[in-house]
Amino acid sequence: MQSFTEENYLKAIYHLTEQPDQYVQTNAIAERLQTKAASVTDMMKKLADKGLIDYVRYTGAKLTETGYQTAVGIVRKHRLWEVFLVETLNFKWDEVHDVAEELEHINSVLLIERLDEFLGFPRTDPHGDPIPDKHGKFEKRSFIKLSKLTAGSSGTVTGVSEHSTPFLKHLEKLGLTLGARIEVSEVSEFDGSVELVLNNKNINISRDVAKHILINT
Amino acid sequence: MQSFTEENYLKAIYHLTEQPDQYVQTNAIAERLQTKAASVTDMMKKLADKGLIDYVRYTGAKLTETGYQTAVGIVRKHRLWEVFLVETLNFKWDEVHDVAEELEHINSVLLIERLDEFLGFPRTDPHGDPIPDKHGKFEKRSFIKLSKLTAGSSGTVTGVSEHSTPFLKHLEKLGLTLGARIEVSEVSEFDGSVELVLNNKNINISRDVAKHILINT
DNA sequence: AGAATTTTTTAGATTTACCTAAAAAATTTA
DNA sequence: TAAATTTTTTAGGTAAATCTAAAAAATTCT
Repeated sequence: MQSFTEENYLKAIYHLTEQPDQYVQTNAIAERLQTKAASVTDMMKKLADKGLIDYVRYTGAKLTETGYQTAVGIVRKHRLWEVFLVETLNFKWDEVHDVAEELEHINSVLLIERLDEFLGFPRTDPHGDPIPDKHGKFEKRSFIKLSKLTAGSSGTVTGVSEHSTPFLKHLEKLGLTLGARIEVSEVSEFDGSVELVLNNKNINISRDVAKHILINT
Repeated sequence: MQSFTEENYLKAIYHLTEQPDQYVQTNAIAERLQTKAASVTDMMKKLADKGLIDYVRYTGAKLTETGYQTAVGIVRKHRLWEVFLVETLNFKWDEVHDVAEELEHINSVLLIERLDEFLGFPRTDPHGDPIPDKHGKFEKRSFIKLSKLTAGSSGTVTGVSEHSTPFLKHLEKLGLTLGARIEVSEVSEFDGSVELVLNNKNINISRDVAKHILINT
């Protein structure tokens, strides 16, 4: 059993891992957790001692199999709670993140299995992220960032890579919610902003917004 | 905003308070929280500084209005979560306590209001305890401990004052669940054990068990 | 390759919530 | 009421998670 803090570090490493054998850097973890590099170093030693990460000085940290399973377990809990909040308690998709950050640390296997069952074993959360099953298994979605699409290409919004309230409220206002069909009409050479067609209307979004919208083509 | 630990101290004082103006003793708090008196003294100073309790050295602690509201808020959350676990996720009444102890510290007004609404504004939890409304108001139930009943008196089981799994499983096995009609046939002069009639059957329970069963006559 | 920069670690403090042991106050007993 | 007992507090210390400042290693630049 780990403390909330340890769990948050494991989750941070999990989310920062982009390649299978990558060592995540101390600074990257520090930035994600809004803490200082020195604090991260301390925790890396602790997690390494517990066998949850491989840690190499001046290189970074990588989850061990145990650490990975722990991290995925937390992600599973987070996403199931998000589904619960939206589906059962009528939260909006921009209201769930902070509460789920707390709920994900509740420790009860029975609770999560029953919740999963109650929700009908959902495969994705309100932001389109896949939910690991009880064995930690789940398929990676295939998607492309909207910012990578070129003029003329089209697709469906299947996810977002930023879960903050302001960002999601912005998308909501534009009508860019999960399942929306879009077609890119133009990408600005100047600032990378994207013009697209949604429900027969033209809308314009900044590159920063486009980067966090995940598209299924 | 308080830490989990501070919240647990406030809740302990709340539960240990039997009379309106009573100062709860340091040792009593220590025993309830499975900690040492010295640790309690430290925390009493801290809570007093925060204006959550009145603390008098060598006398004890009493919740201030703010402290009381905080404590009742936690009790409300605890009991609503217990209802959720039993009603929605099909937990048994002996399985909910520990999980609810964790869930009660989740901080979200919206969450609790929506949960309350989803559950249909329940008035009591699975152990018969009343659930405070969002303003912290609730009626005290009137009940008498089964151990205080005399031979010949009868009533209905309306609550329990002990929430541990072994105790509740024991009651379950005997059929002494909420709503059960009982009649006391004999109280032992020797050890205070109670013989009673439940569903036309005679059962015998120890005084220790009887003390934790709450009866409505 | 050597200098400059960035990243990371170490050293030493701080805060929170604990602890033990001893002292002090309150209560009970004789 | 004085002695014995119980309760509570104080003093001093520990572990977890954090911090700042300075040192060390790695990387980038010229």
